Parts: sequence; structure tokens; C-alpha cells
Amino acid sequence: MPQHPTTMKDIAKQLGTSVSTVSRALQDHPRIGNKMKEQVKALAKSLAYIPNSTAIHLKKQKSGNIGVVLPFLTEEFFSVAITGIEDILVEKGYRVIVQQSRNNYDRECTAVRALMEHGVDGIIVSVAAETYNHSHFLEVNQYGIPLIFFDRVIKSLPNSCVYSDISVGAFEAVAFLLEKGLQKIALLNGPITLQATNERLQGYVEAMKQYGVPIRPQYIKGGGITTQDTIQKMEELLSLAEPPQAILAFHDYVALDAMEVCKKRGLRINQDIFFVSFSNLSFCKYLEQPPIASIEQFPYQMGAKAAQLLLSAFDSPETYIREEVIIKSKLVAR
Amino acid sequence: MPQHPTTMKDIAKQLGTSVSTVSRALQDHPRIGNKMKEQVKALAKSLAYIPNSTAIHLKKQKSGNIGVVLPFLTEEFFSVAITGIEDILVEKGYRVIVQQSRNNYDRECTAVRALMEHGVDGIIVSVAAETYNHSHFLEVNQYGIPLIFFDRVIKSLPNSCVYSDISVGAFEAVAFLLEKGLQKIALLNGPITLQATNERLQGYVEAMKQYGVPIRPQYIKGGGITTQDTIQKMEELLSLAEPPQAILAFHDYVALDAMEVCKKRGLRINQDIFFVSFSNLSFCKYLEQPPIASIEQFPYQMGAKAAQLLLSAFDSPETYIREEVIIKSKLVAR
DNA sequence: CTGTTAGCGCTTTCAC
DNA sequence: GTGAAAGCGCTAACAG
Repeated sequence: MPQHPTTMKDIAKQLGTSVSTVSRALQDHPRIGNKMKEQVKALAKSLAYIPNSTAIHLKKQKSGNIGVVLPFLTEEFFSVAITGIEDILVEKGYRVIVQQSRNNYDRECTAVRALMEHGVDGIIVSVAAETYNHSHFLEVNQYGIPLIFFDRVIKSLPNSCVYSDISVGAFEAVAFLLEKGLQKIALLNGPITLQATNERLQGYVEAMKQYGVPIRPQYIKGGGITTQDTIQKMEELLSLAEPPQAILAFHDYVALDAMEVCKKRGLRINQDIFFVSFSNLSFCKYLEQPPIASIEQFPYQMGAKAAQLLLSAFDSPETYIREEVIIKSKLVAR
Repeated sequence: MPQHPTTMKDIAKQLGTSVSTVSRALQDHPRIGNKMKEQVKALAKSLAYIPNSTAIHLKKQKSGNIGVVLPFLTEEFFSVAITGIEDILVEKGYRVIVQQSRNNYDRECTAVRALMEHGVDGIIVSVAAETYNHSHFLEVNQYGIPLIFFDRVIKSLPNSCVYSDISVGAFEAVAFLLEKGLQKIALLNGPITLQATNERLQGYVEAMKQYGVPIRPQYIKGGGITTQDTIQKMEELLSLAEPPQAILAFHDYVALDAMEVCKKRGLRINQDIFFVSFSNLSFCKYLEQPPIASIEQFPYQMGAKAAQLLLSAFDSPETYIREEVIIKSKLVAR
């Protein structure tokens, strides 16, 4: 293990030439002789020369690193999304630095600031559920680092974003249930800090209205999405004088937790009560009684698109204009 | 957005002092006057100064970045493991760069070399299933970058590693089945390139021997672990004159795929045929008929330990000695 | 207590 | 075609 990794200086010295020549030779600069080029390259290889990218980046004023901040890597949706991001970015020679906010505001702030200080070239964020304040994102914008949101976006900010048409998805899901003759539909929604929560509600309300079904406020539950939260909300729903026949859930995990509550009460899934949820997680295929339908949100495509938006922000820093990309969701019935 | 981010030079100029004083003031150097420190810090704040970490790292000859290469972020085991890695490393001020090998040898080589060229301070790897050659790891060692393996380790290499005691786990799993009176136990194993595959076989063989149950070679299946591979192998097992009563599977995903084959043939899980597998995935709790037992491997702890091994490699580069940490697995019966 | 200086490894004018 | 030199932003001897 070399105490001192090979540098251009070493190569130059051994060849009796200058650092600049070595640099140029390695870059195939046109004004360097072929003989020299070959010599330099051969020696570089035999000395296991590795360019010091830190130095290059200091010189070029960019790091080649992209930061990604998202709630949980352990949620399938996000692990698939990051794969989409990685595929696009790694191909272009960037490296992806991930940080998990765990839906926590403070962790998100810390992560975003750490990335900024580290000098990443751009940041991609899916906002934490508990984030109530946007000052950390404003800082990023002030500092001039390109920032893109995906999935959990903030539309009021001047950054480009990619998201799923939640309200359309919710509309279709509710319509699907109504068409099946189920009218008592409850909504297990998420925290109001998330834009998507509002859109989900909108889609729900719109579908009910369009089908002329009255909306019962006690059927609409918002707030936390932990297993505990879900259990409590589901208990409340089932304790109503007229419990719902169907549930539109925030996402598959929430639906699964809610289903457990139903099962404990002796309800038969897909007979006594029906579920539709967002995400369409891959392991649903192994379930005996999966949600009757799920709204596929194409996380891979969403991640990939976010990465592309970031790249295009790099390409044209001046003429850059905000883009809002909507990935159409798809109701998958089982 | 500042065309030119604030540097120490800017601060020094405005304060009519030198860059070194600014540098020291910001670092709370003891030999700098309190008045000066306050002035510098105040101005730094008002100018939204952010230290350029690229420059710092060039100076200090380290990047603060740690590379992690693993098969799939979308597998729960790895997404949990990376969370353990992140928690330890981020706390110490490092950033984690992830790359997915997708179990592919070429992708792994590319990823490892890219990280090396990028100048990461250390690398943590869970080896790809298809990796048959170790030269890329030797390069890392030659280059003097600390390298730690986790889960899918290479024991013949001089690097520290953390892994689960697969053979003990397999032994316990087989013993568990034998104690239940099931003797016809098949093994759905993985690719021979993985060390763990061999250990799993060892544990299986040992348990069978210890209980005096003859081993039937046709019950032992190795090779690929894709859904297709699993389906084919399971079909073969079920087509035997004496099909197995129980299966020890490579991991939960393999078990689930295999279970589907059984169900299609009309076999009742946990009645006609029993499964035990590795991983203990969280979503198993939602399954009507989960594997009767699963071997919990504690991926979070494994990731965290790998990160700690890396940190200790940083602490004492000279006196560093190889460590082999075994995380005890635990058979979870349902 | 503070300034001067050198230098981390590399790229890139500007000379010749 | 090649070399000298400046400089990216920062740190850390060394010198006062």
C-alpha cells in the first residue's frame, strides 16, 4: 500500500517532463506528441495512477456528488425511486449521497445543510412528513444549488418537481369502489403537512360528489401513518354506528396495518370490507388477501425523471425554468 | 444566488485581516482574540459563508466520503443494513455514497473503481452473487483504502468482515424441523460463489448427521435465486418420487416463490409442507401462511458493526489488525 | 495574538 | 509540442 499515492508530479519526474504535459497527455490533448502520450499513459498505468478527484473538483468548482434526502430507504417506494435516480446519475459520472430524514424535520434540515456544506452539485429531496417549515430549502436556493423535489413535493417553491397525480389516483380508486356498489368508503389519509394528503382528499371528495354519494366527515381520517396511528384510526372507524365497507388507504403499509385490525375483529378482507391503497408494493403478490386494488405510482420512473430534471438544471443554469412533471398513476385491480 | 460563494478571502478582505486569521477564528483557535473571533463569525454568518469542503479535503488528504457497494437497495435486508451503516457514519460526520451491484460482477468492479477514483476514505462491500474474481478488491487493498466486507464476505482476503453465523443458523433451522418430526428436508440453496452458500450446506449436513438422518443428494439444490430459478428447482423437488416435507430456503424471498409453486400444486403450507428461511423479513407478519420459522440476521447491527470496523481502521492505520465479527443469528418460530 | 508563506493535486492560460 | 506559473479554497508550520 503506497504511503503516498501516485500523482502527476511523480509521473512527470520519472519522465523528466512537466506536470502540465502529463496532465495534457492524460487528457489526450491534441498538441501533445503521440510518443509522449504513450509514455505517460504507460507509466501512469504501471504506477497505478489514479487521478485525485478532490483536486480536480476544487479546480473545476464542482464535486460530482449529488445529494438525495428522502424519508426511509427501507420503504420499497423509496428504495426503488433511488434506484431510478442512481441509474441516471451514475451513468453520467455522478455519485449519489443518500441521507434518510425518517420523516423528521430536524433530521431533514441537518441532512440538507450537511450536503450543502459538503459542496454537492445538486440536491434531490422527497420532503419529510413532519416538515412544516421550508427555510432549509430556501437556503439551498439562495446558495444557488439546483434542487429538485420528487413525490413529496412543495409546489409553492420555485423548484422543479416530479410527482404522481394523487388526486386522479384517489378519484379512480373511489370510483372503482363505487362502481362495485360500495358506497360507505372511508379515507385513511396522511399528515396534512404533505401536499399529497390534500390531493388524496380532493380526489376522494370529487369522486363521491360526481357519483352523488354524500360525504360523511367521520369517514375521513388524517394524521400520522405509523402502525399505532393506523390501528387507532381503524378502531374508531369500525366502532362507528355505520362502519365503512371500504377503505382508501394512504399506502399499502397503512392498508395492511388496518387489515390486521379488521381481521382481529373477525371481518373477512375482500368480503366484509375492501381495501384500495397507494403504492402497489411488490410483496402484495404473496398475500393471500391483498388490497383489492392498488395505485401504482412508478417510483423508478419518478426517481429517474427527478435525476433528469437535475441534469437539465446543470445544463442551462441561466435559462433554467421550473418544470412540474406529473407521472400518471395506474389503478391495478387484483 | 451568489455568483461566487463567499470564501475566507472575502471575509478577510472585508475585515482587513488575513485568510489565516479567518481560518483560525472559525476554528476557535486558542491564540485568536475574542473580539476578532466574534467579528469573523458574525461576518461569516451574514455573508452565509459555507466552508468549501473540497478544499479542506484536498488539504487534509481525505474526502469524508465512504463508499458502500451492495447487491440491491430494494432488498429489505440491505436497506436496513445501510441504515445501520449510515447511522454510525453520518454521526461521525461522514457521508455515505451507495452503489448497487445488482449481483453483477462487472457492475461491482465499476462501482468499486469509481469509488476509489473518487477518493473515498473507505469502502464497505457486500459482495455480488456473481463475483468470481477478487482483483478489484486487491486493487483497493494495494491502494491502501480501508475495505470492510459485510454479510457476503470473502474470508480469504485480509480485510475485516462482519457476517452472520449461517452454518449455525442452518443447523438450528434443520434441527427445529427434525424435532418436529419432519425428516425429508430439502435445501434450496444459493450460488456457490457465495461463502454463505457453503456454510448453509454445512449446517444442514451437520444437523442431519447429528440426528442420524441420511442425506439425499437430490434434496440439495444450489444455483440461482431468481424467481424463475426457484420455480424450476421447486418443481423438480416436488416431482421426486419422495418429495420433501420441509424446505430450508436461501432467504424469505426464495421461500415465498417456492411456496407459490406448492400452492399451485394444491399443497397446503404449514400442513403438507413446511418452510424455514433466512432473513425474517418484516412483511412476513402480514402473510396468512408465513414460513414456520425464519432466521433473523440482524442487518441493522451488521451494517453498524461494519461501519465501526471501518472507523477503527481509520483510527489506527498502522497497528490495524483484521477482525472477523460474527453476528449471532436467531431462529424465530411463528 | 496575527500575518506570511508554502503547498495539497490538478488544470489552464500564457509563453516559447 | 512543451514548460512555467498562477490559482482553485483552505490549513498549518513558521515567523514575528
